[in-house]
Amino acid sequence: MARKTTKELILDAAMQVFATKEFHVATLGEICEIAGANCAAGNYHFGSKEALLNEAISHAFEIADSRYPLSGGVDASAAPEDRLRAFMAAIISRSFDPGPAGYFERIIGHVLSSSSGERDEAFSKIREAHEDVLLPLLSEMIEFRDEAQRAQAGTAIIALCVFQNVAPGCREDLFPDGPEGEPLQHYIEDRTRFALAGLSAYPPAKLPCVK
Amino acid sequence: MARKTTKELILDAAMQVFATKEFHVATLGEICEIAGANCAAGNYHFGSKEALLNEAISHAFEIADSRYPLSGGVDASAAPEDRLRAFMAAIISRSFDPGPAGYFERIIGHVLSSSSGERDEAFSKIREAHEDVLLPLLSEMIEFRDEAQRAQAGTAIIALCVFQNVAPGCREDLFPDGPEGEPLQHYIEDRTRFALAGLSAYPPAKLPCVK
DNA sequence: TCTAATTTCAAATTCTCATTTGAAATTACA
DNA sequence: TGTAATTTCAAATGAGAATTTGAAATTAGA
Repeated sequence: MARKTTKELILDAAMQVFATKEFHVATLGEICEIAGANCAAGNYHFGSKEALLNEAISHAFEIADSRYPLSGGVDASAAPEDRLRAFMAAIISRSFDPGPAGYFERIIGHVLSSSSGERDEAFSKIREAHEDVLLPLLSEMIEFRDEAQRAQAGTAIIALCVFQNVAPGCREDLFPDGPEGEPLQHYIEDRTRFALAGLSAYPPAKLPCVK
Repeated sequence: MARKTTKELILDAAMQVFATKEFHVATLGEICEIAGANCAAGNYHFGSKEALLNEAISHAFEIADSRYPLSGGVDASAAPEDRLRAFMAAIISRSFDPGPAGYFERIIGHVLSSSSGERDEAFSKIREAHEDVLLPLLSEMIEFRDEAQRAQAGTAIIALCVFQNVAPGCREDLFPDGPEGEPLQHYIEDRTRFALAGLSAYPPAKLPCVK
């Protein structure tokens, strides 16, 4: 593997910094310093800090999605419960991955929380996952009163998966001894069971295959 | 009621603005403009932007807590399920109150998400609610494997109550037609049922009164 | 009413960045 | 190797805000 270009080094550093800090707190200076580059290099290669963030989001998404696809390796014909479990496990696993595969969810956490409607492009990726994957899945499991109720159930699932990204202050509470290995597996297990049990509070869908 | 002082007007405006925008996006200029005061007035009365935020948090807390106490008016001797329901209903009701009683949760939402360890004072209030109210309540209901598992269950409950404050982008999804009246009541009902059902995934506590 | 303290105000002042600039260095490639 | 394009760099430049300043206005108390 050839030595990384300055542009790549800056993108890596940007993902790392934007995963840690809110947009206005992160500085190009810090990013370029980590990348070992001159502070003008960020703008030279990406045009602006804003554009750099967008690139960082896109790149981080590719890494996260290939390492932890939302299907979780579970077949589309599997039971909806199993697919939901895999979906949640993928998002949670991403969130606690200390390496580049963890950047996307954490960057999005910061972006989500300071969003004021713009940055639609960045959201399209999660909106897609939400509307194309999660909501239909929920419909398979539950007979919702209306669209609003389904959307609310959807945000409940998402909240259970990503709260620590969006409220980073609670990360330490979750894993006093660090989120490696077994504790994380326990956590994923508990969260998905919690979510599935929570969903059982809604009336189950009349399954077409029931005789 | 006497005409409000400039200091009070600025504090009101600060709560309002900090409830809407992240700290670094909010400006003293905007706050003072809303307050109808000179832009130097903020620093004159509060010392710094940072100090103003702290005052705003404290004041917003008083308003929210007196309007929607976390007991929800439910007696401490009531069943833990009922107390938990009231606790959640209080936090959710605060979060969607469009007036001053809604400022606290929304300000905290922004602060939580950009926290990097400091602002401990601001957190003491919620940490108190979390550690003194919620966690013991959970212990009454559930036999947890260990402290970590209880803490994780606690954050699940909190996540279900405050996610929209910490990820304001999802507010619109929750209530396509606005969060007034009946839709909000339905929502609170659904969320608390979801939470209680979710908790049922943990082993129930051996109640001392069971014979 | 007079005086001292408090409060307001507009105009600096400072600080922190993002962004630009232009020259120097490096690279690509013919 | 020579030339043009690309990339790096240090040093401006500029913008946006917080904070400070000092004079003017107001208020409170004797």
